[in-house]
Amino acid sequence: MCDISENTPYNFSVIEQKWQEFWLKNNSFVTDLSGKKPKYYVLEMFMYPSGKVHIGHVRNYTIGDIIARFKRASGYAVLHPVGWDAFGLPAENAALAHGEHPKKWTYKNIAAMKEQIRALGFSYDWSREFATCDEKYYAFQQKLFLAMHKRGFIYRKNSEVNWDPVDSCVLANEQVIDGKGWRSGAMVEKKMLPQWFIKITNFKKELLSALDGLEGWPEKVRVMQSNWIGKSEGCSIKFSGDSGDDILVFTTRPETLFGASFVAISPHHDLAEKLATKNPSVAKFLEEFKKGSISEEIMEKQEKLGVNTGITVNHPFLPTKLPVYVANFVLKEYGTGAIFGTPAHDERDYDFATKYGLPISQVIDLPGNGGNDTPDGGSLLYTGIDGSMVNSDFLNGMSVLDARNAIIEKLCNIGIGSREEFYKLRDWGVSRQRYWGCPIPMVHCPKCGVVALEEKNLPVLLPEDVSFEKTGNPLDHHITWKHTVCPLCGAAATRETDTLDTFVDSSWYFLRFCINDSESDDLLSAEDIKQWMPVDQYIGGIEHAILHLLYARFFTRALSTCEFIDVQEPFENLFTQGMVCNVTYRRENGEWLFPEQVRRRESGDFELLETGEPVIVGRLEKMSKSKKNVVDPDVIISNYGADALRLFVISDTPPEKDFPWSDEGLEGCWRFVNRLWRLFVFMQNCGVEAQKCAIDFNLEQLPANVGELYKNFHGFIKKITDALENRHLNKVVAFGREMVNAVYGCLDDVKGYRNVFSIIIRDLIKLMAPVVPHICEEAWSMLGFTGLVSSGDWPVYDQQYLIVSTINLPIQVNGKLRGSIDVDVDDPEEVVFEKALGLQSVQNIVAGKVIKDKIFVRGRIVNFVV
RNA sequence: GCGGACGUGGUGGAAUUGGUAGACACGUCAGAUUUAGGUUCUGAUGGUUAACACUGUGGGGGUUCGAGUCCCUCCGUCCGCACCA
Repeated sequence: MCDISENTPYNFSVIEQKWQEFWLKNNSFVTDLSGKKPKYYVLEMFMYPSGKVHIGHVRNYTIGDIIARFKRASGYAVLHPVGWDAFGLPAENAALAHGEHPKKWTYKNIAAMKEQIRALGFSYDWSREFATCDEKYYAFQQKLFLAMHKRGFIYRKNSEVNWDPVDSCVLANEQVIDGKGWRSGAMVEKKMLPQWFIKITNFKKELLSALDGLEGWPEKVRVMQSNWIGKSEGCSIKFSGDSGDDILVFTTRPETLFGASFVAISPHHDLAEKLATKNPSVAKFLEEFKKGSISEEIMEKQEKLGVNTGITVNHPFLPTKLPVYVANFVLKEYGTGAIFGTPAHDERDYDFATKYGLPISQVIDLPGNGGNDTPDGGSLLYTGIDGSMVNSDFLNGMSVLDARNAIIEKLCNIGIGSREEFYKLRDWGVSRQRYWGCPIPMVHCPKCGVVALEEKNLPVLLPEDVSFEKTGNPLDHHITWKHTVCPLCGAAATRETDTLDTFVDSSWYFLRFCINDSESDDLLSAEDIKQWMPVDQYIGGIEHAILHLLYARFFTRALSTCEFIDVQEPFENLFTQGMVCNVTYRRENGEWLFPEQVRRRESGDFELLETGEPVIVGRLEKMSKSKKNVVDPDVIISNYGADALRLFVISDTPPEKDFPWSDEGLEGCWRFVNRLWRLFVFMQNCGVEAQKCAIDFNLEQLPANVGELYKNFHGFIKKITDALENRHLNKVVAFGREMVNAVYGCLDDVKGYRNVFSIIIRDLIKLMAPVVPHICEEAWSMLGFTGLVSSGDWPVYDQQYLIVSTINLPIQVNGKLRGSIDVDVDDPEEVVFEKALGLQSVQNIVAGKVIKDKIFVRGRIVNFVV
């Protein structure tokens, strides 16, 4: 009966479903609120309910679930919630395409995706599930908006939108394709509209400096956020104008001031507009600039162009007058919208000066250049900061950095300069001219202007009886919804019809998950939030490195300022997983092909099944419908089971790296699940069971291989535990396989030592359970263990078994491996040397030569130098 | 252009952080089982070689008894930012 190879098919579909239902029915993963255990909050970025779970989700949530299960077993009270980022444009697109109401579409998708997610056996606390389009959630968001408004975080200003002149509606960026409206195909225009903004810039300093403290974040993400916030330190300088028009410029290189040969202002600069009224060539330039600037792609590659305004400004320290240009490369949005140009030490200024024949005068001499020769053989451009100042009056001879300080001090003293910090970060525009979003709780009163609602006027619910027949925002042409009264004067007023950017919804959802009482209306109970925040492990894609993660950091700070919560940083540790990729196939005309349309030829290239024409095999690309390289999780689950899929998406490739899908790899994981099953059945047949788990054996008296296995097992516990702690999930799988292979190697001894193997199998099940929970739960119950392995504790290793007494020591001669010897780790140096010299392979080289040096590193190596 | 990461078998990747390179898989090959295919079990598998041996972590150089790991340099790939003064 005890034959491992006997046919014991694993009926994964029945067993997986059985445990999924059991866990759900018994609330097996409801959050532990006893307060007796330390907390651990593990969160995966929540899902947009597009209707279909894709493999990328599976990988993301599998990583999270493994961590959640591991931490739960390791004695933590784990909060592992699930929810839906449910507002957004695709729901409205569906309404346009199929006439289905966005709400209906959204909740239908959530229901469908929930089924898919449940089929993967994730250990969620489903009692905390919500969607951001739930009335309770967005109503509370309106409350937060009003509180932030009271604190001065919210304001309104004119801002550009994409305007479709045919459909006469605002388009989201993703609805603009090649500069044209996605439906009408009309050229999209930029149009100014008054819109709502959140002052994220209030926290620019904190958001930047706190990045240093986020040690649990990938360096890459921190760098990206830091660049996005984009701090630069410098100095603003006022150039006095002859015509009374002073120009304030910003520079990070004030020390190059003596090399200035022109001043340039942005075409959007106020002065440019003013000069255009008097100067036809400026007017013409501005007009052309506006024409050309519509498309951003053109902007990017644009050559530097400018126009001389005819006016001049005075150099602060020299009797020189500098010409003032309007130049297309000067940004209005950055600094003061004006610069001084130092062609010898700035690439852009150099290009510009060369084009318009402006003087190029050197003020920094390269170290060792010893005079005023041009650096790097003729080119006058040097943008480095090594070297010393020349041609610069009182700065001459100073280092660049000394000169910088000296000139800033001087400029400050004479009252025309000041130290400044500028940031690239802009305020966050949150208005969307859309229906399916959180209504902005503001009204427009003809008498009082724009008025914020009071808390008692909340919630402002979305009307359900809307029509998508007209273009534009349905809230705008709803018959009654818009009309209300002004909370200040009581007069008839209209509601704001813009809704909030969905990034607002996702900026505080992790706080909502902390609320213990799902019936509560207080979605930010300070006590609950204190109990769970910050998120201990956040997991999601690198694509959210900037926007979502920065907004969430900002929101947490803003809500602290508004005294809702007392946390500064929401995510203690961040893990960014790689994308799931797959090969792509294309015809020679570029058309994408499904893998099943393609056949491999004998020669190794590929051809189209239908016609036999050659097929181009593309490189691995992120799975996407358009490239026809997607796989459907549902199909995989029904063919191979959830455990095999979970195992596969974390196998082989480190989770932070892109994952190459392969059908063979998946099959390998499926085979491993079956191999596990055969092992469990074999053990059961051999009488291995829970009741025999007693350490009633003497390790010394066991057969060598069984004793060795038992000791090695403690090594596996350590290796797997460490790999889980470090998120090296690919290694967790590799070590798990090694461990199973090791047990397979001792099957002949199982019957004789059921007690030893009962302990080994018990811990093996525990160790594998986070990755393949269904089969482990089944084995746990099958072998008579009580309770659930999912709620059991993590095995601990015994340090004494990790200490090895004898090892196989490598022997080198001149750093080259020549053999190895078995020694006792405690053997004295001389004994080891003697034994090592006894090796024939060592003698072959050493014989007749003088040994100059003998290296011995205990437990590591022996090296003879001859 | 600037910034960051990386480069190991046919493939994905290991390597206790300076100490036996290639763990664990995928693939391939062979043997056993099977009517056969599949599954399963066992073994082999960096390259050259009949073998001894030699060689091998993108190229070149260096430090060291010893380098995939540290330093310099060149090349290549990927990612981010991009007229940010």
